[in-house]
Amino acid sequence: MTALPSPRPSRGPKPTKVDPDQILDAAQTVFAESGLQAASLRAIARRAGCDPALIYYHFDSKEALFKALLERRFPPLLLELKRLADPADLRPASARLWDVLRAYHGHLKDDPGIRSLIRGEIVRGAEGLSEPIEAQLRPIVMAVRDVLQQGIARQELRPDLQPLLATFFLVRMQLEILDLLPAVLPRLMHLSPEATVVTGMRAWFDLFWRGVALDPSAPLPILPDPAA
Amino acid sequence: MTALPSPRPSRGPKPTKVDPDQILDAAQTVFAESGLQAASLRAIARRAGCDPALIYYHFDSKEALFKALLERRFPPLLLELKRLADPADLRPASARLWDVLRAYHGHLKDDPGIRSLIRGEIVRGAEGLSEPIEAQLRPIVMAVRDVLQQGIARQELRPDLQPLLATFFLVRMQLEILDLLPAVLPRLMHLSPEATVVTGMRAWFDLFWRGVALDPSAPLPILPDPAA
DNA sequence: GGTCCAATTCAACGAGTGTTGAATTGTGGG
DNA sequence: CCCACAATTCAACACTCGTTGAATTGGACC
Repeated sequence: MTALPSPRPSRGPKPTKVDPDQILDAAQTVFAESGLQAASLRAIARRAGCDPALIYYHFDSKEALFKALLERRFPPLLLELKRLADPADLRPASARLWDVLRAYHGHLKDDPGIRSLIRGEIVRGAEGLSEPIEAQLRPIVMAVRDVLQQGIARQELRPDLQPLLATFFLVRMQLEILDLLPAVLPRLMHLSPEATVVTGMRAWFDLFWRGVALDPSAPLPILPDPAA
Repeated sequence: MTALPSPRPSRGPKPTKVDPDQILDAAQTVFAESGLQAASLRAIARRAGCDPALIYYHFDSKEALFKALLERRFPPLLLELKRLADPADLRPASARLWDVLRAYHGHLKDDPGIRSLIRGEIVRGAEGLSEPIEAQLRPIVMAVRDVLQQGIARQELRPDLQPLLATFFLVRMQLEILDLLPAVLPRLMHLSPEATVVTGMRAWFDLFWRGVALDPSAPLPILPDPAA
């Protein structure tokens, strides 16, 4: 590539070459690397191969771009969780909860950007950008809570369990297993980063199940590979 | 004096009025509000009542300021945890683990800045600032792990427990109980933000204990108020 | 009173930020 | 062929950031 340091004299060559979806892909990657606050529109544009101003042609602002990112990712997860929370599902609670964890894992495992956003931004309580995240997250939490409540009603889970708190514990830890565990644990244990997530998920579900089950020795599902 | 809109003619009035500790205090507050990346030295200087350049007189850079902050906060916590991990302590494992949680709580509850730093920065694996955090955090993790290992050896905890993973779960969740729970739960449950942390800690320890104990029905300690 | 020194401030640099308005391009229809 | 229009770029604005070098202050010591 004998690309001279030419100051790009060409001015508008490409006809409809970069569509909004490509911008969203680029934004996802950059948000993942830098976090929401530190991610710059210029970096996103660079990754998408376009000018920063083009982002403003397709999206109103940085916040709108972020919101569009959320709205692309969460509805499919919510749909699957609502399916898993169907009261007609009469399988053992342990199997249903394991499916919940697997669904969560399946939808977020390839998207460190969204995870980084949830983790980093949901906490800054009073700031602006956390609100859309909470709106997307709330129905997800409620679906998981439904599974737990049904488990209590069917006398499979401890009657003194607080479903919302248990939901919080279950879901929140899965996020950390996906992100923190592979970054921290290989340095402490003799474990490949790839095996970390699977090992962590199984250990966590085992602990969680014994913590919530009415009969802790109740049969656990075989815990198929989360990726399957 | 016909004081025109003069651009601050006074030049160096205060003699030794702001010492490094005051700057650290201010930095702690600002880091807490904005996170590490977004916190600006100008905001820290404003809070400390001095010029931004003064920070560079006492500290080499923003990173050095942050590192000094860590070195002021973590050693006391580590000292207490090492005391709790003394093998001569023969109390029940449940009581010892609850004390671990309370120590963690006591040292971090008034310092959202440090928590924000741990949460936000430890993840960005290869970046610069996470390294000093990890160095400070590692011995803390090891102390908690020792308590768990002793519990296994005394046949109070499940022999198949992986102490490092359990340590990760126990400690990591406590951080989330301090930060996320008060921000999220009051909107979902009828619970005052103040009661959220205490309720969450007890629910979490109850779940965790049943998850790790060899005999889940083993007597739990009375779980005195975490603040006491 | 003069001198030295630590503490502090001022003013600026260069780089990066989100955002905007005007200009430029390619394409399809009349 | 030309015109309308959507897509894209350019260039700039006003701002904030971390950092630095030179200037200024106040007190201690002689």
